[in-house]
Amino acid sequence: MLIDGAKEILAESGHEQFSLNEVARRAGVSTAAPYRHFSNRDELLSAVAEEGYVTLAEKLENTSGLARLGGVYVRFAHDNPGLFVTMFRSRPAGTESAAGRAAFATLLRAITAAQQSGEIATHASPEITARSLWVTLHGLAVLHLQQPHDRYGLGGEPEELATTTLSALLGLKIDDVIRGSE
Amino acid sequence: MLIDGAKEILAESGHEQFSLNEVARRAGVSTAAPYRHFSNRDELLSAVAEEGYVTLAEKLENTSGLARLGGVYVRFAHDNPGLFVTMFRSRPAGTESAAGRAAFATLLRAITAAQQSGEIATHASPEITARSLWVTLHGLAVLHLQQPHDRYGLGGEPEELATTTLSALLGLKIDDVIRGSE
DNA sequence: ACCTGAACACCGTTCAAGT
DNA sequence: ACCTGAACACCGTTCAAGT
Repeated sequence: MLIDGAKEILAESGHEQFSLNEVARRAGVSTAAPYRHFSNRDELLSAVAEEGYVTLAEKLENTSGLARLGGVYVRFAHDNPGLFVTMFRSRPAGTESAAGRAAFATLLRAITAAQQSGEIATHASPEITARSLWVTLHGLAVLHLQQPHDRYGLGGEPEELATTTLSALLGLKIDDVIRGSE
Repeated sequence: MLIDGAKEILAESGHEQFSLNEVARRAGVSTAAPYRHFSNRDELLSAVAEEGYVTLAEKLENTSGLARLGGVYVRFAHDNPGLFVTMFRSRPAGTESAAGRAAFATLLRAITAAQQSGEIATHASPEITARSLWVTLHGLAVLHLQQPHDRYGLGGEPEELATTTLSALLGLKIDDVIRGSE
């Protein structure tokens, strides 16, 4: 499967080093062969991204509690940096990701649940709250990936980073956040 | 100047399309010439990134109020997407950005000031608070750049996105955030 | 000190031709 | 329907040679 080969390369070499020719080489076919399955390099990467969104959405679906949700998001990026970057690379205009929408919908559901259970209390709508928390987790994930040497304290464990950051922003007591994640 | 040419290309074509050969072409020299000034493509991009950090730090330095600070950060990304991506691309291990540290220090100072003036009230340390807010603004900037068609409401004006997001997270009344940004 | 010209291995992509 | 082989324009990088 070309997509699996592409994922391997992303895991080993990262998004910047990804090469369609190497995918072909690994599959044991000529460099022209992938073009029978994908119209170009970008389409293959988009297919890879879709699978990434599905995996991430599954992980989020099985998680409750805001801090744990955040931990899952940042850990996914930590464990699959090449895939994560590929998922969130700038898309060609007009390209929609169905699985990406599904993943966000999962996050929205989880955050709405956290609001209803009283875990978090904000004046903003669930949509805006979810978007704001997503943005925060995403920034945390991205900067964590780029600061391998613990610059700015961003090199810690994904779960701890998520807890600390959410706690600082939402003004919750540390205990509340920890209790919400158990 | 090679760095200026590189910035032009980043502004016109973006980080993904950046080519060292084109920098040389634009400067009217052979493709080997840049190697007399930079040891490779990556070093030139790092030099470009440093200038970007200096520019961003200057803009932050001249801004007070948390919401306006956020607006400046997201607008910088909006107005200079290629440069912004270049600044925050994964660095070769062991590479430190002095100007990047300075930019963060500026953010830290501004946020400490906002805490002292009572604009924001959190239990966390200034460092953690600054890091958490940076992470949020960064995620907002990154996702804003990647969602040109207003998906998830991320396509709005940078200043409005910053205000809405900070307001939702910090649980401030909208009025407070707006007053802080004037 | 700085630049050129030519070369190398590598890319993404196309296309005629083969099965 | 799927793949190959060869070609194209493009990359980043090196290096001997020129001024």
